[in-house]
This record gives sequence, structure tokens and C-alpha cells, in this order.
Amino acid sequence: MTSRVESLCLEKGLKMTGQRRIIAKVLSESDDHPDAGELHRRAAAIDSRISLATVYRTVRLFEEVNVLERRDFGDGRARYEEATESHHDHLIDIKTGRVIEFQSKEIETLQRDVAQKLGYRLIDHRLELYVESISDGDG
Amino acid sequence: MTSRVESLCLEKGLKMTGQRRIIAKVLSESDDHPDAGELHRRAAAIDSRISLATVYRTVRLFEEVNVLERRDFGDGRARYEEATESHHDHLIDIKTGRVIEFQSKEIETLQRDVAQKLGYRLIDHRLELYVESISDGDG
DNA sequence: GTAGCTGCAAAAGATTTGCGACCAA
DNA sequence: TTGGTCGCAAATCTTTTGCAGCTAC
Repeated sequence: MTSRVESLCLEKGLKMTGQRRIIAKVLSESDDHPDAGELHRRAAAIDSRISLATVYRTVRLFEEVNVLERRDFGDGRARYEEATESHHDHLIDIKTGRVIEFQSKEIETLQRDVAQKLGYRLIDHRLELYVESISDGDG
Repeated sequence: MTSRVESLCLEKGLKMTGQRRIIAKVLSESDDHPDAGELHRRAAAIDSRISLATVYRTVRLFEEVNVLERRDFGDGRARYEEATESHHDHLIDIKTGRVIEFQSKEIETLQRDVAQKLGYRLIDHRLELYVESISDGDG
């Protein structure tokens, strides 16, 4: 009944409207990286009275309270995913568009080192690997 | 007289118009990461007859022939810089917006390993470090 | 010459916002 | 009750494009 994302929102003290509950549910059930239009489509399938403007307002709100993470894979629109405790990065198959999540403690350590060497403290980072399947290459 | 970027364009066999020569010059003299509007402003300072549409068409052309690299720092507009032989990544000071370029062979090796472990060949990547100066922190 | 380039202004696509009606706490 | 939220449509912002005239090769 109460979705994972909705619980998070309640913890943060957000007022939960019908629309927000639906968007929270859609996000909880998505394990891909939908954009605003796709979220709207999925939400509208549950309740067609929901507007795209509300989707935009809601994802912005959810992002501000760290319930949601905004991603930008360089195709001109933002994509969203549930925030996770453990950070992860993305590997994007340029042929199929498939997105795989991964973690690398080694890379993160090196990032911190690079920042420190230049006199900075690492606050956040973005890493995307654009790849091609080894089996369907030009070999 | 002939800018670095213009030489590159000639090597690639591009037809060089007055507008392209000016944009090439602006790019050659820029060591930051200007967006299309900023390029237009700098180009228009040399010859005010240049249009924003031409700037967009030109950066797209230059990018296609690998004279220019398009960057996306997540603020909704693309930024451009001269293509370099050696790859580099970016460190962005979130307080000042200053962008510093860096290289890390170690990180790139690890990226290749990550992709390979998941069954992919690394084609390209994007890495940005968002940082804060150590001296003006919250300490 | 002519294929390709340019400026202008309109179009397109993503996202934001003003406003009056509506609803959760 | 009432401040926050919603839907709608219009506005914004970045980037692209149709068209008629112009220019490099």
C-alpha cells in the first residue's frame, strides 16, 4: 500500500497528495532510469488526471529532499531514479541504450586523491562509461 | 593569421567561410569552456554580422569532424572546447564555477577494467568531480 | 556556376511558472 | 481554515530548421 519512496517522503515530512503518492509508487516500481515524460506516462496509466507539470514539480521536490536522484546521460533530458544509500555510477551501452549500474571503491578513492592534490575536497562526482558489447564489435 | 582550430579544419577539408574562420579563432583563443551563447558573443565582438544559428551549425560541424569537443556539465546547455589529443576530465568548483582539467591514467585503467568485467569494451567516458576549496570549507 | 553556407524568424523539445480552483493537515 | 498543491496554458530557454539570398571553391 505504502510504497518505498512514499515512506521516505513521509520521513522527510512532505505533505502527501494523491499525485505525489502515485509518482512515488511509480518510482518505487521502476528499476530503470525514466525521464519526466515516461514518469508521466506511467503515472497517468494509474490516474489519468495527473499533469506533466506536477510530475516536474514533484521530481524537483523529491530531488531537493534527497529521495530521488537526477541523472543526465547527455541526451538532452533528465532521468530519475530512487536515491540509494550506496553511491553507484553508470555504464551505458551506446548501441542499445541499456544502462547498468556499478560501483568501484578504487575509482572513488582515486577521485578523492585527485581533488585533494589540486587543493579541493570532493563533494560529489559523475562518472559514466560509454561502452559497446564485446561480442558485437567490429572485430 | 590562421588560427590553430582553422588549420585543423583545413586539414579535415572543410570549406572555410568568414564566419567559420572567426568561430575557429574564438575557439583557439578560449581556454575556458564557453557555451553557444558565449561563443556567439565573442564572435560577434569580432564581426557583429554573425548569427547564433551559424554558431550552433558550426559547433555541430566542428564536433562531427573531431575538431571540437562538446561537454555537458549538467546545467542545461552544452559547452565547447578545442579537441586535444590527450583525453582529460574536469573538476568543477561548485562555489565559483571554476573548471580545472586533469588527467588520471590510473582512473582510466580502472574504467577499462570495470567495463571489461561486465562484458563491454570502453568506447568513451565522462568524469566530473564536483568539489569545494579546502580553505573555504565549513571547518 | 553551383553546392553549400548564412541570417532571420519560426519551430521544436524540455522544463518552468502565473493563476484561479482545490485539498491535506 | 488555509497554505500548499494542482491542472492548464502560456512562457522560457536551448537548440534546430525552412527558406531565400549569398559566397567559397
